[in-house]
Amino acid sequence: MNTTSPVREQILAHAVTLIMLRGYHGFSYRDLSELVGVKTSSIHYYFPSKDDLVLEAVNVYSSAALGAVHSIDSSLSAKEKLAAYTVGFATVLGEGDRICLCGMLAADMGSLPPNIVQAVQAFFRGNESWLAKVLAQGTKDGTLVVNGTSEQVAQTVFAAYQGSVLSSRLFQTKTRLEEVPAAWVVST
Amino acid sequence: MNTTSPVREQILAHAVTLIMLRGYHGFSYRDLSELVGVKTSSIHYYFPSKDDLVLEAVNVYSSAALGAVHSIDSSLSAKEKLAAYTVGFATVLGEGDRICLCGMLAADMGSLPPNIVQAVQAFFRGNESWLAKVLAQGTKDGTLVVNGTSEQVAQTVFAAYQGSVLSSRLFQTKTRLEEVPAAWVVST
DNA sequence: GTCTATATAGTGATAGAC
DNA sequence: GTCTATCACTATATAGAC
Repeated sequence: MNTTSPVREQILAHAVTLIMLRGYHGFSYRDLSELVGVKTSSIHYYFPSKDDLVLEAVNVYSSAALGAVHSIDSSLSAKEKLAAYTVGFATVLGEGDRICLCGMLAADMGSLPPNIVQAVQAFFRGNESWLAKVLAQGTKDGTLVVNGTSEQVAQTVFAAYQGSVLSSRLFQTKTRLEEVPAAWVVST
Repeated sequence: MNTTSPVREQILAHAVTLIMLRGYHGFSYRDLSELVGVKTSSIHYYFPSKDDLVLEAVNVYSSAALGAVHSIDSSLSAKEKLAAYTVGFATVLGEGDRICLCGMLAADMGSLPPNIVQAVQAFFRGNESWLAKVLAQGTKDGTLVVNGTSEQVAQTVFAAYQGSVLSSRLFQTKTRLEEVPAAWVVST
């Protein structure tokens, strides 16, 4: 059985949130210590180095987020899928003070070891390949305006989501994120 | 005469670069001290607090970047303006290890005082209002595909640029950034 | 597993001599 | 203006008792 320590899970959950709020350098073992209620040395017991912790946080976040994306009903129209994807992306904003953990770590890339960078890249690619399929579907049935290959445009669309979650937090409004799909959906 | 100290200018120039590389928490007065060749206490003479320094860095960067944008020949077509804008944005990538200073600080927002946040917001708005005019021009002459108001789509386009410069660095390729305008330019 | 205690290094910032 | 010297604090990390 894969019984995981509840303390370890608490540490990870708070680490995920703190990275989304303030990034790699913006939180410390002390912050986690106060949130979880154990000493910093206990956190080192579960995660010997900060990079170990952050890598695990990326894996937890990435599995959950990509899992949610892939659980979007495949029978939906391309337009409906994008709407569902947008709702999912809006969830990461939380109370309006968070951004995507992998977008944040992409910004912190200059301070990260290669294995974490690779995990962040995998998250980007996972989103882009799902979006590419949706764009191809929408191109086929004429409900989306896609200039270029679906793979290329999927990269731009995902970048628009990442940038929009950033500016939604910056301006304290969800509308910027919600307006993203409209840029590719054929007006009715 | 507004004669500025050359040491002060060196500090600022290196601060701008370091923020683009590693963000607000990712550089220190010691880093600047070694780069400029003065002691950290001398840096405090010019910039009493780190926030003073970062605010000035935003102003320097913002003036230069928005100045470059507004110096794009207004007689160009919308498509040509977007191409010139893309070239300008590609410049911030440097050797492929930098992202937009204001995009970086937007990610670091959770650690920044309100006056810096406002300066970053102003940079976003300045870019978006210029893009909105270009999109309106392209809508008028039919060379761009713009679904929605030019102001709304301009926010998505700017977000796509911010996200694409992030992923261009993440994957070490400029193509992601270069593909951004194609998503809105009418294929010929 | 969790703790106390500690090591080692880095941080922004200030006082005061020159 | 630039320096030396130093402060108070925080950071990640480790050793070893319980």
